[in-house]
Amino acid sequence: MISITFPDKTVRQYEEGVTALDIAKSISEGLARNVVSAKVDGEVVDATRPINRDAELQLFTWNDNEGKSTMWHSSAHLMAEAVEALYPGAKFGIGPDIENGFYYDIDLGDKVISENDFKKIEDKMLELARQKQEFVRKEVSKEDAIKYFTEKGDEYKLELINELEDGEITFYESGNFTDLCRGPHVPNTGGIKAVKILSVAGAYWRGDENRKQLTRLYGITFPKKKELDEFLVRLEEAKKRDHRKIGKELELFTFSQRVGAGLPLWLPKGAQLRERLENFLKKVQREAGYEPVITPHIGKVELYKTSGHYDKYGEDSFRPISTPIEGEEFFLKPMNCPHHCEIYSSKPHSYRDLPIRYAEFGTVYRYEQSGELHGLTRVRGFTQDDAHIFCTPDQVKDEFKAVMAIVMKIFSALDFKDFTVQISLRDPDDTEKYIGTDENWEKAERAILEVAEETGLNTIVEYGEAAFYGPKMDFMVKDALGRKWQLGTIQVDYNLPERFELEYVGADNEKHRPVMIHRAPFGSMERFVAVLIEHTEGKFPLWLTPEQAIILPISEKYQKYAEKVLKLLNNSEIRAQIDSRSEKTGKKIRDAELKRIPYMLIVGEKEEGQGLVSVRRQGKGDIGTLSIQEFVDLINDEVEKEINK
RNA sequence: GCCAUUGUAGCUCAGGGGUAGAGUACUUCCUUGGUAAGGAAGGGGUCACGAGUUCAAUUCUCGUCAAUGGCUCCA
Repeated sequence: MISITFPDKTVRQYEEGVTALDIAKSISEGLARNVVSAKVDGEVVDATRPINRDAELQLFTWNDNEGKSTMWHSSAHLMAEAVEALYPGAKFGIGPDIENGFYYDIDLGDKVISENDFKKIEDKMLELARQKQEFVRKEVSKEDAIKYFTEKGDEYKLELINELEDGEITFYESGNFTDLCRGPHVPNTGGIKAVKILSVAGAYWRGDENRKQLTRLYGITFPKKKELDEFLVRLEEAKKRDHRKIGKELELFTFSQRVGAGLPLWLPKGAQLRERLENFLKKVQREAGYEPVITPHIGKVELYKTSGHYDKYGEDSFRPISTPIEGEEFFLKPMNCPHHCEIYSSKPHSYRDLPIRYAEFGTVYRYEQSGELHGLTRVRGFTQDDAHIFCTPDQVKDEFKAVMAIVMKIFSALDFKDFTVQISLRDPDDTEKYIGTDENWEKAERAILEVAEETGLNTIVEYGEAAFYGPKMDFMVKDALGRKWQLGTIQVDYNLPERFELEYVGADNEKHRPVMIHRAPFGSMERFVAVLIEHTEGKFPLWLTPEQAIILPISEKYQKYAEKVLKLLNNSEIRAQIDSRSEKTGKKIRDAELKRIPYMLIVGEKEEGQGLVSVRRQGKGDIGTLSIQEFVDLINDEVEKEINK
């Protein structure tokens, strides 16, 4: 007999060789039906694997993340089996489970799978699933494994096998499909009741763009049809928050084929929104001791040779701009730092001057690959809310802390709660590849970690992710569809001060190198606005939104009064307009709701007589009748609260 | 850049070898109304762009530009 310890610490005795599935059965038939895999002493394994010693056991069902993972991984095998049946001769790469479903990379030879083929693959999968094919695990010698896939002619699996040690190779068989796989898998395919192939894409074998591109099929499965339907509804809901869709609806920005891909055109309302964001940050920065500077959009090639950016940008970027002078070339600036370095070196500095903080909303141009462009989140021309702080090594910590305070103030004013903070440090085993002294690196890394600790933020520390020129901290958020984007960034830089030979005179009357901190709380205006749109569904905070209120006269008879109200609101710097169309109130309200205008002011006979407005809040409905001054106060209070949160 | 898909009215989309349609938006008229769509009439399209096949191309083929989902990349 062996002792099995459950998560609640109860212990039960079982025969040696018992499986997790048997154990589930001993608890209840229902549980046994739902068990997909189990964790035995910390390792997730098949529910059908015999347990031969005392162990801690946790059973997983579809409701556990591990259970979903098992189910989707098994579904990937099922999809491969279906594809193999429909496309004989297909070769298979890897097929893991992912956050929402699974994929399989397949070499179809000269065949092509397109969206029209999804249905028949789904049908085949369901047909195979209904056969309740059991997943059978087999330990295989390396020799036999190589033999099997050599006969099958699958060079991808052979490549994977060659990297494995003899004795650790396992195959899983389900129906007619045998795959190299570590497992675990569900007991059989019977639990897969609903199947959806989500998309098809090209994916380079092993992520290497010099190797063959395979066909990657994405899919997802569920134990109930209802859950699939709910998933698809959620997906549709998420698509409604897409900033590209809302940006068009609310007339914030557009693109033009003639202007070029990845070059956004900001429409009046979008420009207004962006300008308001900029002004907010400018005010915060002014208070924090930043000095605005302005630099040109181009710079001589020599500038970028000095900064070292030339090597990285030379080939794969916008071509240099030539002039009538032989050999003279300019680059569109891909970043602002070199220009700011030149501002710093325009005069000598004493340690008493530091820190110096130069801020600029600097527009930069980078030739991103055409396939990578994406709405406002990945563009070729964008504006960074850039600033460069020049300070002594001892000031790095305080400066870093002050920058973080700015980022937090912005996130708070915009109600951004869902973000992750990543601290990127040196690879401790390979300090050679970094520039700057060990002493300064240690000082800066310690400063960042301490600041993160003091601010109580949840952070992820990644070793080896630092830039070669210094450690950094990035603020990441997810968009509506769960894709991750980097917004704010704070980077310590020992490289550029070196390359530009920046100096200050210390208290010792000797020359010293300053440390440079690059920072952009928004990251870029484009990406930030995109993420803001998706987080708010276009319902921007009152202080930010282009139109705060719309006046809706009940009929044309009250147009005069509406204009009077508008004037009073404008005098109080409230952004409002009048809907003068000869439409019914219901229609005007509907249109204003869809345009996400926060306040609707209905005016008719009743209001005109007493100098009132009837107020409706977007998404909430009627909130009663107020005097104009009361409404102004309401708006001002709300704005005040939002900004000083 | 690569793989797949797509491009028809301002927007959302239908159609299809014989030069185009709906809803909505817009204009005008009727209606003058009380918290999510009142009614009628009208204007609006080089069917992304270029070439080829054809008696005839918006429709088929190829190329270009652009978009969408991924891969690679992201200083």
